[in-house]
Amino acid sequence: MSIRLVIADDQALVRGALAALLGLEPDIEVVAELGDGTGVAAAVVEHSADVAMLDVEMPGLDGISAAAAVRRAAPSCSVLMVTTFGRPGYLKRAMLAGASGFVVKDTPARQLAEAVRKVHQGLRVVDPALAAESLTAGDSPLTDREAEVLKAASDGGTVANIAKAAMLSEGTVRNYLSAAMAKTGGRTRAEAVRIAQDNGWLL
Amino acid sequence: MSIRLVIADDQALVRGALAALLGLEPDIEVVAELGDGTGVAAAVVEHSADVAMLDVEMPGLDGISAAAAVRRAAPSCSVLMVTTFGRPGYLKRAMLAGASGFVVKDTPARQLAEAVRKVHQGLRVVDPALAAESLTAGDSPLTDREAEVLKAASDGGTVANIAKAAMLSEGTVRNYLSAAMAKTGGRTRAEAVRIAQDNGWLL
DNA sequence: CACCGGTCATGACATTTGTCATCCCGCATT
DNA sequence: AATGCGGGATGACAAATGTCATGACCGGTG
Repeated sequence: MSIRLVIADDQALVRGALAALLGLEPDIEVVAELGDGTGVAAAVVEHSADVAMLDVEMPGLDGISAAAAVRRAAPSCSVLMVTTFGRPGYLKRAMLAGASGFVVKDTPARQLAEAVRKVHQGLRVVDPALAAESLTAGDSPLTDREAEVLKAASDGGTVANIAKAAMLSEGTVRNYLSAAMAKTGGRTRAEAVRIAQDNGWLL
Repeated sequence: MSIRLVIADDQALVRGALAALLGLEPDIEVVAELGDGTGVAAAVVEHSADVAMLDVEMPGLDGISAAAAVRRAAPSCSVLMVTTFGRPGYLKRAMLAGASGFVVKDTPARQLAEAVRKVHQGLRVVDPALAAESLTAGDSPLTDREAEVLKAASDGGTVANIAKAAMLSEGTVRNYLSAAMAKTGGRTRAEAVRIAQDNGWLL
């Protein structure tokens, strides 16, 4: 019996190519393709899928949240995360959300079908390079509010704007940004944002 | 006789899927796959390719420069740009560099092969939505140095660092950043960076 | 030639950031 | 009850940033 697969990726080209490629495998059947994360859990249930392949970066519901939703709605369905950027923080968060596998889009295409089969068998699949990086990188040092403020700062607004958006006093915002800069090692707010993003500490 | 195609994209997964997908077409033959832009022109010449499909964002040589290199080395080879982000500025720059087509990765997979055929016939293929956006967005208002300094600022360094990197005085850097902020409409340097990037004015 | 725009630079200035010390509160651990 | 930690806030101060006027040089263009 073939593996029933749901694919979610916001880039139609990638999604289509992936579906075509994996659909060629005799033991894999692509039962649904989604362009965002919102409908994934429902689609998994509707088609009684065995494996869900999710991109981390998606409009609507992000891949991590979507993974959690899938696990809640259909515990028998394994989740394989596929991502463009090898952000160490994503790996850990995806695992905590119940994902069984995590591969970057740099993976040779042939290994993909194999990864799908492995997670379906209940095995865990993790990109080795990324796993190593994840260990050295460690957890996010940021508290929830620090991450929140830093994320609010990520599109370049002023302290006043961030304060308004986060319902905080300007001084408090500066304190959080200062703390975030100290913890990330960045010298400016913008640098801190970049570092945190590269490590997958925001979202 | 089949169309000889060279594919360059930094994501192995995408590249492989694209190659597999297009290779299935009876009239298309994928003769080379590259992971960066540096070897594209050489590969085109070596395999006497008819069409080169290039990603804009690539390590090493970016897609725009690679397109120009291909046109120089092999004027008979058409270039089709494929990009993740629909940055209006990219479109214009790609066209100026000699590209015949420009599609985003949101394009339905089936239209891709058709796009390859069209550029091979000498036709131009442009994503309609992007073309419209490109018209309203207009050209980059930034001068070369302004863009250069803004780009140097894009990873969050201080004025002092940017000045050192660009071999300019700190005051000059501040002037350029100020001008860039005025032209982009951003209130802070970080916002100006974001706006310029979204419009494809950097690179 | 005179003019303009882009490049590079100074200096002065107002504003915004970043840093720090110091509070208060609530909550969990001990 | 005491301690520690995170959230939230204030105020003061130093450093960085953004703004503006001004001037010089150069290359193209009317």
